[in-house]
Amino acid sequence: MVQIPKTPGPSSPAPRPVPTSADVARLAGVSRATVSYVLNNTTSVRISEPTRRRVHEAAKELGYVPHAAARSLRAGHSRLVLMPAPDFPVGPLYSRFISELQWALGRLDYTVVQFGSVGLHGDEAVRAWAELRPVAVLVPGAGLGPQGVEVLKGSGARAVVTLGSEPVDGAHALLMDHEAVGHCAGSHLHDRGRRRIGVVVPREHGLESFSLPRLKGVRDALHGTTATLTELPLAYAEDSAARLAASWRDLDLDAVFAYNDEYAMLLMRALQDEGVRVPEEVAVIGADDLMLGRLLRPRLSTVHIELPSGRDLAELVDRAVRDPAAAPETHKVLGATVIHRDSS
Amino acid sequence: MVQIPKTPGPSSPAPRPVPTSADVARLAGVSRATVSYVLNNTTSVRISEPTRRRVHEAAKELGYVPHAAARSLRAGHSRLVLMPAPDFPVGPLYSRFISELQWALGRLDYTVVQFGSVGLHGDEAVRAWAELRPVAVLVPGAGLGPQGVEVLKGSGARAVVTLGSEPVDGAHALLMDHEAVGHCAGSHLHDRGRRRIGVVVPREHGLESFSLPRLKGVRDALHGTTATLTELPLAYAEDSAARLAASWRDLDLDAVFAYNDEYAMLLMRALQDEGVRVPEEVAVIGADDLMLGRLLRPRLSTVHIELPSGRDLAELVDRAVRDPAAAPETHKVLGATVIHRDSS
DNA sequence: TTGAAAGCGGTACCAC
DNA sequence: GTGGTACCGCTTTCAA
Repeated sequence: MVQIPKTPGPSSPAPRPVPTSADVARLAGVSRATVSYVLNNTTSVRISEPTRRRVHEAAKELGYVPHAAARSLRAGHSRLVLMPAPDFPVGPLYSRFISELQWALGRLDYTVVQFGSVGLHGDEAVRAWAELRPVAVLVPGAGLGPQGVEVLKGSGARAVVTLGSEPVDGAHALLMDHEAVGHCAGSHLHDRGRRRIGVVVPREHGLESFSLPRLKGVRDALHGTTATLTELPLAYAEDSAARLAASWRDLDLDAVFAYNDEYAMLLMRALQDEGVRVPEEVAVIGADDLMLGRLLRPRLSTVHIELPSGRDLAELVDRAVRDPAAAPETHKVLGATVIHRDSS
Repeated sequence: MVQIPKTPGPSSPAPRPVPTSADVARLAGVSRATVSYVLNNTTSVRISEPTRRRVHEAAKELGYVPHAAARSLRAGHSRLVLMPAPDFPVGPLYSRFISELQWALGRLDYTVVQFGSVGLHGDEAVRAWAELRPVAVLVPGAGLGPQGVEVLKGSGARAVVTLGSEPVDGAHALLMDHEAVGHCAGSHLHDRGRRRIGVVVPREHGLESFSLPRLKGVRDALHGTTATLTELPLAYAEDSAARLAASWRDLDLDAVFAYNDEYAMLLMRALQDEGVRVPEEVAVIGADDLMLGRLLRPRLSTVHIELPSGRDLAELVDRAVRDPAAAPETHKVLGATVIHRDSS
């Protein structure tokens, strides 16, 4: 910790200027071109060993770090892969996926950056991304229309990949088929003889792009049957769950799909506290197959979700970048399978 | 981008070149300077209304988006705040914190970016960050030494803030006092008459910078008492917990601090399955005060953690950026308080 | 009110 | 083997 005699008013020790390749060149007694050759190990040009050393020493002495912006400006492209940072609490599933993806893209020599577009909406956000001239953009959820894709491509993005419920014109799509999740759950409950089915819809903002398709999936699964579907808005808080549980008998439901395992845990606890027996009186099923479901009693039935591997997605991105003209691929990912445990 | 007649391979629609301000100028029939003035609403210069319109129309027609790199290159600085993307599964606490921070920094007109440095280590990672010439860098956990701070500052970063257990020379520090968390838990257990205390240490990688200080905190709390401390390595998986529970009677412990609520839930379930009664035979306390702890039976005692508000941290960053010469601030954040429920 | 031109930091072509 | 230099896209004096 440097002990700076803090004078009033900010600013005294003129922040030393950041060293440039010109500084390195000067110190090494060579030209900027030579510096560039040496530091980039350019193979198409031979530089004598003594010169190399001098350059390296000068660079180290000055603490020289190249300027990425200048470099990519000159190069006319970057290897930047951009994804908006999620602004809602992401589950362990998603964070693992992101990590894996970053790792895989890193291996392919891309630089992955999560851009915090909190507060920006739609077009604004898209423009902000485009300003960074990413070579590829990965967009989870909705929030990107065909015109957004156009803006990105128009600004040099060679690949736009959406991870969402439905494809967007012009973009590659990883279809996370959340409807299938709901469909699985709905069918499962119906198969087990349940006919008055509730579906939890989180009140939390940002989850709509998951919860609505899941809801629709249940609706579809029940379509043409005698079963009824009741939407159950629920905030992720004990009091909200308690209120819902208190009115449970009136609702007259014999099963509930709880959006995911966390909401299921919340609701199940409230129901049990209310004396409602699971699964006898009401079957409960969650989704995401989180650890906590296995730890509950009764063990929580759930819909297991198979996310695409980060490696696969990284390869899709790479393929798309190498051949931007290729037709957008649309992959159905996210295999949904019911894991039947004790709560349903 | 020049249209290279690329032989076979897919690729036909030569990717149209990205429009520049020069293109806009040409189309609008004005100079690049004028384009810049208009699009940036430069106040120090008057541009006639008709000209403004022509420029705006041309920009829209071409789908012009300015080039952030070129802009900040010219400007000599950016408003980029960089933080490494966590490469371990983050809890809800941390994700909320990040979101809030991004929002707050966004309000102050910074651009927040999480940089995926997965795979890069120490100096490499620091250099990669420095290449982006961020105006500020926020580094959680360890993994940044004084020399790293020097590299960042030497490359123009006006503020380096660490969020960790201990301060780093030259950087502002938000001291997340995880030792205090352990200390709280340890004291609490001791106060309640427990003397043979186990401490869960997650086997998962990336958690050391939290788990080790927490462990040390317990050790300190117990120092000078007659109580014993036993480290309990535990992976976040049922079988690992089952093994630990199976050997429980041999361990002869009457209390355990389970690192956090999730590990506590895992362990508590395994213990209960093994017939070990909580809290009669063994008191259990977690940390982080997650929702799930309130939903368990017995309700889980926990250490509540008060993270700094995103707004406060954003203001610290802003202050530091405006006055880089000021002495690094060191803040103890993260108030730890025991929430006594039924498991201890 | 507008335009010409310098220059931010690197890279890569061409000449010596 | 090395150096000179044009240029990437944008902002900002300075002149006109």
